[in-house]
Amino acid sequence: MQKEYDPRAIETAAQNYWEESASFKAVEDPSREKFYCLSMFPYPSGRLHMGHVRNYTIGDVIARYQRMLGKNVLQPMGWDAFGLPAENAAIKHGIPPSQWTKSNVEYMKAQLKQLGFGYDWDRELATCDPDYYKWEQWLFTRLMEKGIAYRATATVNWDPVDQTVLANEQVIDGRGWRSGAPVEKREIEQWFVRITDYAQELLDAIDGLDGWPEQVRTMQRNWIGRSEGVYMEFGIEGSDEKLGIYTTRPDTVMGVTYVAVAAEHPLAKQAAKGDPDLDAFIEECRQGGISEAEIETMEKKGHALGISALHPITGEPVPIFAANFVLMGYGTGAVMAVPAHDQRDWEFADKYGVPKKQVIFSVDDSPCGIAEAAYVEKGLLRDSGPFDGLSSDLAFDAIADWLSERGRGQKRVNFRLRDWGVSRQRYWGCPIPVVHTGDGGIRPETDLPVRLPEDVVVDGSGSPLKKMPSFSDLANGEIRETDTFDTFFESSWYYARFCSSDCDTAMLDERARYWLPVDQYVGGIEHAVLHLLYARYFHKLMRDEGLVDCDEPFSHLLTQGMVVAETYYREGSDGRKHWFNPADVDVERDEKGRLVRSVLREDGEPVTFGGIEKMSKSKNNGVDPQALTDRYGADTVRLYTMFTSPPDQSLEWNDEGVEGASRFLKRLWTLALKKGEALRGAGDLVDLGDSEQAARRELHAALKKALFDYERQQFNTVVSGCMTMVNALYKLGDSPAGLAVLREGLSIVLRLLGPIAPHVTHHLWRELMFGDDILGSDWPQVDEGALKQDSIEYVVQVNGKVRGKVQVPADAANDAIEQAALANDNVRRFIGDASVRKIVVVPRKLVNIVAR
RNA sequence: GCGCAGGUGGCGGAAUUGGUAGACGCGCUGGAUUUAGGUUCCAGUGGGGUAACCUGUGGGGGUUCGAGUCCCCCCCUGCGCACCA
Repeated sequence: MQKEYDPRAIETAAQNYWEESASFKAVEDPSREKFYCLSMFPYPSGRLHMGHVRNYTIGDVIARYQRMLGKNVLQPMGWDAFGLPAENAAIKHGIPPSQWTKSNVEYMKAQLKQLGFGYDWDRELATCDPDYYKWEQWLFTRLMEKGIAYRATATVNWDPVDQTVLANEQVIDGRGWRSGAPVEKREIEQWFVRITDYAQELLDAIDGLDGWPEQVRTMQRNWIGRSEGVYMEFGIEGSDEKLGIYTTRPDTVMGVTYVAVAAEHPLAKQAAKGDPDLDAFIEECRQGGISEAEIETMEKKGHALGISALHPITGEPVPIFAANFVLMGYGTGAVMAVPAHDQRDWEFADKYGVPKKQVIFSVDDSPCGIAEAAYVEKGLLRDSGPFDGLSSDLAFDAIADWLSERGRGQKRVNFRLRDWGVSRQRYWGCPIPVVHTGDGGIRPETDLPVRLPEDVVVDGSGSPLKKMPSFSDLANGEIRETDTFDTFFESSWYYARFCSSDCDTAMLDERARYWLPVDQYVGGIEHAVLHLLYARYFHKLMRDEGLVDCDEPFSHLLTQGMVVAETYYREGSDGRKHWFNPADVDVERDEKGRLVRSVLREDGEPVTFGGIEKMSKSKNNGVDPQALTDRYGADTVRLYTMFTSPPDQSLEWNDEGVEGASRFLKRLWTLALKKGEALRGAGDLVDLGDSEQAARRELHAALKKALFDYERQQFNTVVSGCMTMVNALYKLGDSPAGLAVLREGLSIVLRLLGPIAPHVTHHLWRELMFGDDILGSDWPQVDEGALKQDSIEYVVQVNGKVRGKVQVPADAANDAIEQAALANDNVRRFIGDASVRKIVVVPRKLVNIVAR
């Protein structure tokens, strides 16, 4: 009797084998085709969650697949170790962020190893290591010298009680998450890098990223947001100053009935001096956070300044409003408003009684209905003085030229993309390597790295660095910068450092030229713009330093979906929802399998289904991968996550589905070992009977599909193909021919499944004496001969509906196929008295008879 | 508010890209094995209908011999929005 499938034993053995054989150590070898496969490195939050497991399984499957194809594969892993949660943990538990982070790294690394991911651990890095961040500090000093890094004011969320800057995440309903105090906007000096200098290149290069999902390319294009418009200057009544604005619709300028400026605009501040109401309004605008989603969804409010702007063409005065939706930091801090032709302006004008002046009319004279809503289409100009009768497109040029000739404006290309603010007023990050000299100047630090002190007390009231003279106070009255970098700074170049992680003389060395670009990058769709755009930018900065010689960091991108699960709750007497973990809930179903009731196992009382949500602590619907791995083994967890959804869609967790994955591996185990002895004596693939030939045909058809699915990264159907093969192999008899097909089939299934369930396939490969190491085997190939068929079944449709099936010799001509279709009794019944108008034959598939 | 996705049985999903809708798995139903539970194995399973057949891919319209797939309008859900990572 053969052993039962015991994942624990075989998984440990396989992992030890890989470690002893250094199976995943990557060595540069210019004679071989390289493949750099990278999954987004984790933030060391404590334990792996299901999102990590999914991400890293997808990456590992791709890495192992490419290796099976014969490529020289690099797959490294590291830690995105700086960030806010470490400071929060420090406040909560009194542990220094470094200590908390390092112990999390240790635990999570053991978890990754237990899941059998084939990483080259020799290249491991953590962004909080001075050997790592030294080099981004160095690059930043280069950017300062080049003028790419600069200082400017920027708006932050300010908690007036805790006296600290808050991240958007820490602002809940306009209040600080700890203090509960209403958050205010505050302007402070920060470091920026000129990503806008690279906006055009970042935009143009998207066209070449054909290994990226179209969705992500579109999002990046829209984020960069190139527009062609006109910059123009309004006069200000009773002043020599000008008010600059940018518009993409200069054709509507004759319809401007007011101008809106940010509440913090100097004009607004000036006007508020004699106007307590306006002053109160400006104060009100200071309330609330800085996130665009918040600003764009809040009620649009404004307040007249009592002064007028002078129209750049007519010279007529229009009122200036301060408005809460215009932000000082973006563009000029002022916008022209055309209520008749912009919906937001229309609503604002309606609310504050500003007139709407229609200047664009439909080409065919159909009504534009500006009484109900703005008319935003292009059209013909009227009531537009010298521009009457022009189309919107012609008016664009005419108005731009008119303004340009008089020095009041000109055409301008504008980007929605803003320069990257990299300063953070936080402790657990990379120190910005800058010194404030005594005379108010600034110089880059020359002695790198600037080390972050790790023996600190974090209490939640601002950065501890500000309270550490030993860090900030230098000789000669100089003061060290206490802001740290945005953690996106570290994550923008780690992919490159993996190539040269032990290099202590430069940021990167020649090994980066061998491995880069990353051939396959895998990570969550939530990074579609920010991280992936910053990394593209950073790559170009490194290129311009001569550190890398390609233009883009990631040639192929796979964005995986979220892991979601059911939620259940009960409402307490105070109206608060109490969430229960789905593992503690029993569901009752009717005879058709429909869910009728769910109860808490503990007390048998009903709980309410709260929908399917992303796994999270707050909804208590997380599944701990550790518990699952302990129970089922890594292979089952990996197989389940690959099988249950395509990688780029969300994965809905289902405990019974895990059982199914485990059951399949047991079936494979049993199939392989039950006949293990007999298989060694299996004959060659000769003298196959009809059933063996049919089984082989099924096997190779499934293989063909699986190879196609591997190539397009649709791993869920690779797994179902393997299941289909195993089902077919179970039906084979014990004849020499049957055993021969079984042996062939097992060797195919094991290799196809190898990247997905590496431990059990490693074990069975050796057990069946196919070889010592499945990693070194050849990738399976389709035997086209096995797919040949003497006759083909055609579906016969009459007027598009299936009415019969006919067997036709594989080499039959269309005439013969048509005759066979027309001869079918049921087909004739449906044609009846109608006359056949047309017959469509789709080769090897279908006949459609059109009869009317 | 803006940008991007997605919507197919009770559930996850498949459909080689305009050609038999529902592969594979879960669940459910029936049966076999088992003292029993579990495991394992066999069969069935979109809905309606005894059947022939009818019907069915979020809703409505269109193109086509043929539409889940292409076009137009609408509804719903998710993700991102620059200081979460």
